[in-house]
Amino acid sequence: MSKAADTRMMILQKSFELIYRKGYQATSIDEIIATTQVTKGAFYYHFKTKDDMGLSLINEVLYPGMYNVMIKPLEEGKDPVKAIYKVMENLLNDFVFFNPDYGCPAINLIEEMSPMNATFKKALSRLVKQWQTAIVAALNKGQADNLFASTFVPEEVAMVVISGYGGVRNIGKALGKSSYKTYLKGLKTYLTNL
Amino acid sequence: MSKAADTRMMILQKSFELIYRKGYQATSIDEIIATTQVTKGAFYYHFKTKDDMGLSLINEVLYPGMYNVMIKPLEEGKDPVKAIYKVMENLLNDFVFFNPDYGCPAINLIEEMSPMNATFKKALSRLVKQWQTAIVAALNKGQADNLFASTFVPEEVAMVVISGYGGVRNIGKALGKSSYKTYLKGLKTYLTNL
DNA sequence: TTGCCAACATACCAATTAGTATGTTATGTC
DNA sequence: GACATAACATACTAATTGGTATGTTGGCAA
Repeated sequence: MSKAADTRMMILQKSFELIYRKGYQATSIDEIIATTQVTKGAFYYHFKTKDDMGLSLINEVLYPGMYNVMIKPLEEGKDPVKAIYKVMENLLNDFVFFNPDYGCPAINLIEEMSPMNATFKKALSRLVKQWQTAIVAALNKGQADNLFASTFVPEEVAMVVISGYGGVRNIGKALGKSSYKTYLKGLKTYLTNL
Repeated sequence: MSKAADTRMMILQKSFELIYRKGYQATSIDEIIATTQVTKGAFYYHFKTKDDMGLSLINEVLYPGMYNVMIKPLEEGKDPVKAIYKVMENLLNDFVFFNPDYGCPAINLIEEMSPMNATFKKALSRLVKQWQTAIVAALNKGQADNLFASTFVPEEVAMVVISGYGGVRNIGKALGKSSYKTYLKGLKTYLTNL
């Protein structure tokens, strides 16, 4: 990677950390250039505007990261119930950027930016749709193997699962990590009873 | 109500609308006084700071409103499954301040303000806990009547329900109202299978 | 070695922010 | 009807915001 590309990626990553903890609008360019030790001229050489940086961040940092953790394991896993639960457990336990106090980077951005900026909304809804599709596909596979009861509708189950994740990430901000544990138990019962 | 109290409440209500659509930090005092037609002097006569207004808003507007819709019906209802579903249906369909684009006022504030301000966090977590307690109580009542299976743990079910609500409110911002419908169907199946 | 341009650096700017200082006016009490 | 105070109104400020205009420098091709 060239030095310029390094600088650009470094700005994106540090911005990601800041925005994760403070929110997009509350994170100023001045703060970004202060923590990156990059001057304003350099910042605006790499990015046309703040929003240009934000979009790049979604597509080049957030999206690939989410894909590896949320989608890839579902495509590879055999038992969909186990795969879905495992993904959720990983999301709620293992990651540096998944502090209960600060929630989920993707959920945060959806919350804050979807109503404010149509371009952000589009980029973020693409992410949600991909996860949705991956979960539905996994469930369909399980249904073909006659793993589930007849009342079962994959799209509805997927929506309950996805919503549960987004919600517990939100509740966790108010009530702390114990919410995660309780939710995971409830999810397990839900999934195994399908 | 005295005229001064009227002014105060009017400021709180209009601020609530603005903050609901734009977020707390993105809503400026200047914008509030512009839409309320109240001068800056009047605003700062009624509220010490912006945060003072925000807290008052949570306790005097948000909290009573939520209580009536989210908690009261649960205390009064007979069948907990029906009561919980009905509350959720109301939350996702009926209200002016519940536009899919803008999400849920309470969830929005938890998302934005919990990590930023401990006082906000406390006021908001009180709200979540109350809902949680009301749902658990309703479920316990149903369990006493032998309505549910033995694997059933009220706290875990409550967490799945609450998280589902918060999450679908988030997803709805990205994917629109159709998410609500799908979620409600999934929730109904979940609840009736308990 | 020279010329050129990518990759930065510095110094600024107008607009907006929360908040304050210092007014004026309405209203209830005696 | 005087007077005190509650309830506002006006004009300001320092700090911060995203963005720009105008520099400088390092490395590579000719």
